[in-house]
Amino acid sequence: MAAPRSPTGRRCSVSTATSRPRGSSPTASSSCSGAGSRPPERPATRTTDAASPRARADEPRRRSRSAPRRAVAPAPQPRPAQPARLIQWTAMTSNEIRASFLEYFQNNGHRVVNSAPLVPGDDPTLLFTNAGMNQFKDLFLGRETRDYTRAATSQKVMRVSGKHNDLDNVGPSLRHHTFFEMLGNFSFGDYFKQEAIEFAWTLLTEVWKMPPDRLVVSVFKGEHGIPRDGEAYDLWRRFVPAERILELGSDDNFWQMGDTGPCGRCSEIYYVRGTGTDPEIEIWNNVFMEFERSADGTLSPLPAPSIDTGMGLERITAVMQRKDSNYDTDLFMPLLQRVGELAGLHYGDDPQRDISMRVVADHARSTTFLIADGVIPSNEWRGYVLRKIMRRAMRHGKHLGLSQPFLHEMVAVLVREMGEAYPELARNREMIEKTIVAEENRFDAVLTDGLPRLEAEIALAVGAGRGALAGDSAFRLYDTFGMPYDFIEDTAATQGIGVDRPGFEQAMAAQRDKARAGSSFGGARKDASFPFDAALAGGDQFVGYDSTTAHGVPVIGLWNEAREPVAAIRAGDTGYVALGRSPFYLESGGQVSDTGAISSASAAAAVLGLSRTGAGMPRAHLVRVDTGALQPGDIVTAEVDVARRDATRRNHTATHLLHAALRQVLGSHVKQAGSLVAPDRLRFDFVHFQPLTRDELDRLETIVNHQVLANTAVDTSVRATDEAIAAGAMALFGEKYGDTVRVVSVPGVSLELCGGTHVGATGDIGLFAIVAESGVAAGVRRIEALTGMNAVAWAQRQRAALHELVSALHVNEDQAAAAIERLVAESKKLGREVSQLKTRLALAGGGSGDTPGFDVVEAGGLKLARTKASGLDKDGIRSLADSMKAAITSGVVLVTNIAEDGKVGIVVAVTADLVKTVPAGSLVKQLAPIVGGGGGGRPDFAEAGGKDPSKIDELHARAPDVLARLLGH
RNA sequence: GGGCCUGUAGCGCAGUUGGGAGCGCGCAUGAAUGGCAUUCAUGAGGUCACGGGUUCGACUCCCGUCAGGUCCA
Repeated sequence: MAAPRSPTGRRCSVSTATSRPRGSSPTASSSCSGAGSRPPERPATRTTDAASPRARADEPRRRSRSAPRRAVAPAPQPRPAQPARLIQWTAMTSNEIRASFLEYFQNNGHRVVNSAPLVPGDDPTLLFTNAGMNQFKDLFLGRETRDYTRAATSQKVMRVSGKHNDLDNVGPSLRHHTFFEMLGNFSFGDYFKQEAIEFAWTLLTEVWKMPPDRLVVSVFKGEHGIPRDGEAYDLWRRFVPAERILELGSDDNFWQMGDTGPCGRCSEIYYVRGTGTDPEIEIWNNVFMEFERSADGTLSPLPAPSIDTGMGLERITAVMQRKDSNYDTDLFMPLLQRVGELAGLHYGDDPQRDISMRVVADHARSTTFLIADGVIPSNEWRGYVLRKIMRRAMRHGKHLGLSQPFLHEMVAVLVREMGEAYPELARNREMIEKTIVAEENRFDAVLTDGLPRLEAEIALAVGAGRGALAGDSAFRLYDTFGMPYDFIEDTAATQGIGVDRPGFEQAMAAQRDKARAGSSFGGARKDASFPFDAALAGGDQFVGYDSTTAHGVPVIGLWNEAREPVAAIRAGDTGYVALGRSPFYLESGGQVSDTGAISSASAAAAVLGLSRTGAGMPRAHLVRVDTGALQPGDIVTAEVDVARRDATRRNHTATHLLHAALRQVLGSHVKQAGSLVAPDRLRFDFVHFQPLTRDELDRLETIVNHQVLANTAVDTSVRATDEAIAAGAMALFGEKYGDTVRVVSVPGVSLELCGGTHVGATGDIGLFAIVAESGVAAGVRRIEALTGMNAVAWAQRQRAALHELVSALHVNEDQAAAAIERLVAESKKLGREVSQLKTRLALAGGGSGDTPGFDVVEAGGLKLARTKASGLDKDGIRSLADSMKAAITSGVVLVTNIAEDGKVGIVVAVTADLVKTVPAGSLVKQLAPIVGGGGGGRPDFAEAGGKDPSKIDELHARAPDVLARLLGH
């Protein structure tokens, strides 16, 4: 993609600087612009490189990678002259650079498009937006058209996964970030190489006044059968002398979106600062998209060649502000200062602490922007990546001595510094801060919970005399209990031992393989996509806001169930239909699709649902044809199921009222996190950090019903997006809005950007009832509610249930709960009494004929007390046995019981003085088989069970012999 | 999506070959006491997350579900 690549391969070793020729960069100690790697036989006096870039372009790859630093020796300049000229270009602030970039391209006919959210709404395979062109993908592919062909953006971008994963570099590195802003200009079949190169050069040298002789460019040298980009070379030659045009291979100067699809050669621009850790630095990549690669690898020209460029704001700001490190720019210094304040430190004083401060600064940006786009820290997918970033920041905060929650303090700085360019920060500030605090506390809890386990493991290792904590122990603490590795290591170090890192890594690799194997393409992708059809690229017209029926509508496309184009769908078949106009709502913003019917003079079909086909393409109606056949060109009537639609409208407007009520009752951190608007119910997920109380739910219900009674007319209008948001309209997370949006308002109550269908006035909603509140994920709650007749039916069901209850209890409604409590308490008490009485009866030998007290016989010289009981529960048998034990003072007790279910229970108890001679368990094990069971227990008390009550007499009869034999008699 | 851990009294937790469900704090009642986190006695409070299974018997073993934690993707 058009990203400035991290030129890690271009680092120069300081030691080579000694052979630096005169006339090259004057900063000796760390310069990489010297010709240190130049073969010694090259004439050292040449100030422009002896080998022309073109000649070197044929050298092996490794050589050409290092080419920039050799080719970029600036024109010979007496030492004093350089600073003087550098002063000419002004040091703009980052905000000015961003604004100036967009303004420049706007003045050159580009539409300035807002940054897409970091969460790609329409690409579930992409974790986060990772390039400026993401939101334009369909335009490049020709699958979508918009009312502009030139665009410029400052795009929020994350690099934390996949092949661009900078997470671990952040901190030690001076130029890696997890979050950054990508400035880019784009042409969709409009201008091509010539203009792109002119724009880039003019912006850099004339608008921003960068010294031209510090700029070096590269073009594609020709490789793998793809010809050299001579055109770009010639275009650059108009501005740049040949010795500062490099020709590089496909790793640097060929770009492709994937294995197939649009691709093209590209051209990079480098700035030579000659000092610092990155003496020369790639600042801008211009991709010339002109080929399409097919599956067999061949390239064919694209009908409309396009431009995609990318320039990292952090890097260009560092260059413009003449800093060696991105972190020294005004994008990061305010954050670093704030961390310093909180920790009582100063950035730059201590290299080790500087690393931690950079981590906190960088991660605070990612965290804030991700949460502002609707990501909530959690244990899976996007939320997990966010949590990882946050916890890494927190660990580094600890290294800086910050023991209290601190990360949320960074939000204020970002709102202040970047709030103008990204209004979503200020809009969601409270929610962001609360989310961060919640996560900081949670992480504390995890560490506190795990610490005892960790200490136990360490003590074990120390006790065993090992010098290190075993890798698998450490991994278990990490994997299962969330102990960060460095935390484990630090804690172990306090006890003077280390951690077996290789063992840890090995366990980690095993776990990774397992996860990967498990998740590999489980069900493939079942829902095939619709084939792109240029003839349908105009899309269709949605007329469903104004009516639910459309007459005289042409059929413009047909597909079968497998989504392949067909010439007709016949009676009995199911397939998809595209119409020129449609009143059918296609699922969006949580609202489900309509159902209904399509009919023509000769055919009738039921519409079962709708599917999206592609950006700019018409909706597909899933139909089952009942009579006749549908064919292209048929003129049909499309009719939405009105009752279903009306029920859905009630729920949708009620959802907006609920959203507004939630913010009123709980606070403005409440933010929609998901929504389902169906005809039979509504479900609303939102950011909130604790369960709602009964009282809160009641208040919500009351407020919404008040709004219903007010019967306010619902207003919908189409407005400019910026204006609507400025007016305070609630925008959704992760939604990509166009320049204009539909705004739905209940005046004075609710204002939301929404494409859904709504009632005419709030009174149409009827009764509103909340039926459930639950948790979805940490920090997200869910409310389910009903409206209209669904709510009435629900209320009636509730009343019926209550009615059954009170009629069974023979009390008034308001006494029902008390009555039940009383009954439960009474039944418990009675149960207890009954069981006690049964035991006493059994012991006293009275009452029911089966419980004749107990007799005592002698067996093997010991007293054996026996009794047969019935109907006792476990506790009863036990206390009976205890009583008997007490009665005989020394001896063995045998109790049998026939339970209510007919099973036999046996208890053998032995007085304390005999437990050594007669283990109760041994005796019961021998007796139980007589009644068809088994058993066991402790020496003083054993239990067994059996199935055959008819053998109880036999058991009692044989017991003395068994006991005697056990005693060896 | 794939692992691992956890779910026991209002709260925090223990419960090892499957055989009487416990501890601390809190709560109630009674008594003693001039302090520092008073002391003593008595008591109430449990569908051992839920549902199946194995077993004479399951908090304990097996399977599934749900919830929370955590790691990997």
